[in-house]
Amino acid sequence: MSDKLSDTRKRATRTTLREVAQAAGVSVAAASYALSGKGLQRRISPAVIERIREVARESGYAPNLLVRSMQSGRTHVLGLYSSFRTHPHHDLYYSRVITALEEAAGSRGYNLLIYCRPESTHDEVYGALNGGMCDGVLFFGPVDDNPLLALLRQSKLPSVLLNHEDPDGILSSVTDDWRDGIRQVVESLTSLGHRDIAVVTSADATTDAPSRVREFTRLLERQGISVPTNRVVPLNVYSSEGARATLHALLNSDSPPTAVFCWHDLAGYYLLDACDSLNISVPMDLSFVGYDGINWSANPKQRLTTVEVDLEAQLQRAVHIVDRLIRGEIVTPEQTVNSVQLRTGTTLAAPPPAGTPRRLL
Amino acid sequence: MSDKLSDTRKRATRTTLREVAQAAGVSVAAASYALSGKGLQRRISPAVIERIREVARESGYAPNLLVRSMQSGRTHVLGLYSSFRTHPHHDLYYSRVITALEEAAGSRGYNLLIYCRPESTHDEVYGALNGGMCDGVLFFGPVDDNPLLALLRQSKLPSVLLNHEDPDGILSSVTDDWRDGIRQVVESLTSLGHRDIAVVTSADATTDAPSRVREFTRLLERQGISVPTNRVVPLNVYSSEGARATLHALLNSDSPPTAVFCWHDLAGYYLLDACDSLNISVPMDLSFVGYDGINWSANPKQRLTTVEVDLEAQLQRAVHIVDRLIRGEIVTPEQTVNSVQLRTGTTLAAPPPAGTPRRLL
DNA sequence: CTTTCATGCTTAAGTACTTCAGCAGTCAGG
DNA sequence: CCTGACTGCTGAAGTACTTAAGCATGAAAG
Repeated sequence: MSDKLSDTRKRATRTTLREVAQAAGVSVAAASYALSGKGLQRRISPAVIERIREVARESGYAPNLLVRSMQSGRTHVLGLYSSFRTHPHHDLYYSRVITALEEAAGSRGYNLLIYCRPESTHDEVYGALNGGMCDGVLFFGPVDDNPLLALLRQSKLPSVLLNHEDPDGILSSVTDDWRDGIRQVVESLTSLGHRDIAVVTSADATTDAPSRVREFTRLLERQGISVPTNRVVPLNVYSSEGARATLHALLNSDSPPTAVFCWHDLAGYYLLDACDSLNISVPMDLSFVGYDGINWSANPKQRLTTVEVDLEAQLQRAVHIVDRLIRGEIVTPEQTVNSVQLRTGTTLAAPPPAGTPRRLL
Repeated sequence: MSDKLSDTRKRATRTTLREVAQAAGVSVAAASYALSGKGLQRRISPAVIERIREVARESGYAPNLLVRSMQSGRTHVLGLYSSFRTHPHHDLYYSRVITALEEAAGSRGYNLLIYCRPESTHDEVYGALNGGMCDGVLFFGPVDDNPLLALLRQSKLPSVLLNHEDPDGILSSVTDDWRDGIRQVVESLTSLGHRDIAVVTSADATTDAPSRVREFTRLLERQGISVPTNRVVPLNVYSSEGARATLHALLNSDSPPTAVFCWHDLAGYYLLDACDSLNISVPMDLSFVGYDGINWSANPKQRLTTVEVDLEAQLQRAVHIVDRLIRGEIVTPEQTVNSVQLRTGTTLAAPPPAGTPRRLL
C-alpha cells in the first residue's frame, strides 16, 4: 500500500532495503546487518535474520551497488577508453584486446566498462571517466597533444596508457618495445639486402600506424635508404579489391620495391592474398613483414613474418598496475616496456639479384 | 584547509561539489545550479556562475555520476552478460558482437558494462546485474533451466535475450531464425542427395552448438536419415592439429560421410584447411556447410557455404528494444526473429555417385 | 535490592549530489 | 507607508544504503 509513490511514479522502482525492513517489521539498520552477514556479531537474533533473508529473497531484493560504491569509493569497474573508431579491420586485434582484458579484469575482481562514444568532447569523456563509475581507466589511443591526457594527469584517477608512453611521464603505461620491433624489421630487411622498400600505412591517424611508419622510415634513412612518398601507401578498405588497389599503387612501376612493411598483420594478410590472385610469388618476387603477431591460424600455408607482441601479457600487466594504483599500493607511475621478437614466417627472403628485370604487374 | 578529512583518510578523494562551493564562497545548491546550466533560470547572477565555473575547472571537478544515477535512476549503461567462456575460437564471432554492440549502444547514448566473471554464482550475477549499475541487460547464453533467468524474470530489470527465446515468453529476445536456417541446410543437403552426413559440434554446452545440432539431427531423422553418434564429433582445439584430429574421427572409415555440417563457420574453415593438407578435395570428395556467415574474407579461394546471419542488425534491434524497455515506451516483451539465408559458397556439391569406392584417409 | 553486563534492536549521521521551497533585500506602485 | 513582485541566493529534504553509537530489557552478580 505505497499510497503515493506507486501512483505518481511510473518507473518500476526496484525493491529497496527499506521495503524489506518494513515487510519484516524491523529497522533498515537491522535489515542491513542481517543481509550483509554482519548480523550475528552485531547481535541480531538468528530468527530475525532468517525472517529478513526470507523477505529479501521473496521480493527479489538486490542491494543498490551505486549507493554501496558511493560509500565505499569502489565500483570494481575498470573503464576502457579507446579512441579507435571500431572499423572492421580492427576486429582481429580489438577482439584480442577485449578478450584478454575481460580475462585479466575478471581475475582481479573487476568488470569492464567500455566507453562507447568517441565522438564526445574531451570534457564529456573526462566527466564520464572521472565521474566515479569506474575505479580506474585503461586508455587506448594516441598520446600526442591529446587534451584528454592533460585532464587525466590533473585528476587523481588511476590510469594506465596502453601501447603509448606518456610523453610527460606522469601517467603509467604498458607498451611493447615497438621502437625495437621496428628496428628488428629494418635490420632483417637491410641485412638481406633490401633497399627498395615500401610501407603500407593507415589513413586513420588514431591508430598506431603513424608512429610505426615514422620510426620505420627514420631508421631506414639513417642507413641511407630513403622511402619516397609514393612508396608509403594506405590500405583503407579491407577487402580483396581494396588490397589489390593498394598493391597496384605499390607495384605499378618499372622498379617496384622488393619488400613491403605493413603497419599491422591484417593489412599484410590481405596483401598476401592480393599477391596470390595477381600471381606474384611471395617471397621470391616480393617480401612482406607485418606487425602484431596475429595468429591467422586457419590459413597456415603462408605465415607472415611479423613482430610478435604478447598482447595478453601486456594487458594483464596493465590491469595489474591499475589495480595497484586503485588500492593505493603504488603511487608513482610505472612505465612497463615489453620486449618483442621478430617471428620468422614464410614471407621474407633476399631480394631478386640486382639487374633482374622486374615488372610485377 | 580540510583539517580533518585530509589527515585521516588516505584515499585521494575526488573534488566534490561542496569543495567547489566552499572555494567559490557559495552554497552547494548555488554551485549545483551554476554547473548544471540551470543557473540563469534559477536566478544565479552571471558573475557568480562564472566564478563557480572557474573554480570547478581549476580543481578538475567532475560530478559524481554514481550519485546522479542514484537519483535519476538512469546510469546510461547497458550490461552485457555472456555465459560463454571466452575461448580463442570465439574471437571472430565475439569480436563482431562487441563491435556491433558498441556501435549500437553508443548511438543510443549507452556505454557497455561487460560482466567479466562467469564463474560467479547465480545470485552473485543477479546482484551484479540488478544492482542498479546498468539500466538494462543483454543476455548472451543458453536458456534451458537457467536459474539466472528465473531471477531476471522476477526482477523489473529490462532485459533482452540474444540468440535464444525465453521458453516462458516473459523476457524479450532477439534471435535469428535458426530453426529455419538449419532447415535450409538440411534441405539443401538432402535435395542434393546426401544421406551420409556428419556433424561437427562443440563440447562446450554454453555455446549454441547443442541446439543447432539437435535440430539438425531431428530434421534429418524426420526424412529418414539417421545420424549415428560416431558421426557427431566435437572440434575443441582450434588448431591445424585439432582440426586434423576431428577430420580423422569423421573420415576414418570405409564408408565416410559425404557431407559435414559444422555448428559454426570457424570450425568449418579449420576443417577445410585440414582437408587441404590431407588432399581431400572439397566439395568433390566431401561437402561442407557452416553457420553464422562469418566473413573470412582474407581467404577468398574457398568460401564456406553457410547460413548468413545479420548479427549487426540483430544486436541493433536488441539495443533498441532494451532502450524502449528502459524508457518505459514498451512494457510487454517483444520476441524478434530475424530471417536467415543460406549463402552459397564453394563447398557444397552433390555427393559422389553411389557405389563409388570412397576411402578418404 | 542495586549494579553490571550481555542481548537485540533502533537512531542518526554520513555519502555527493538535485531540487523545491523559502527568505532576505530592493524597488515600484498605490 | 504599505503591499506586491522580483532578484539572488540558502536551507533542507530526499536518494538507498552503511555503520558507529545508544537505549531498553532481562538476567546474573554483588
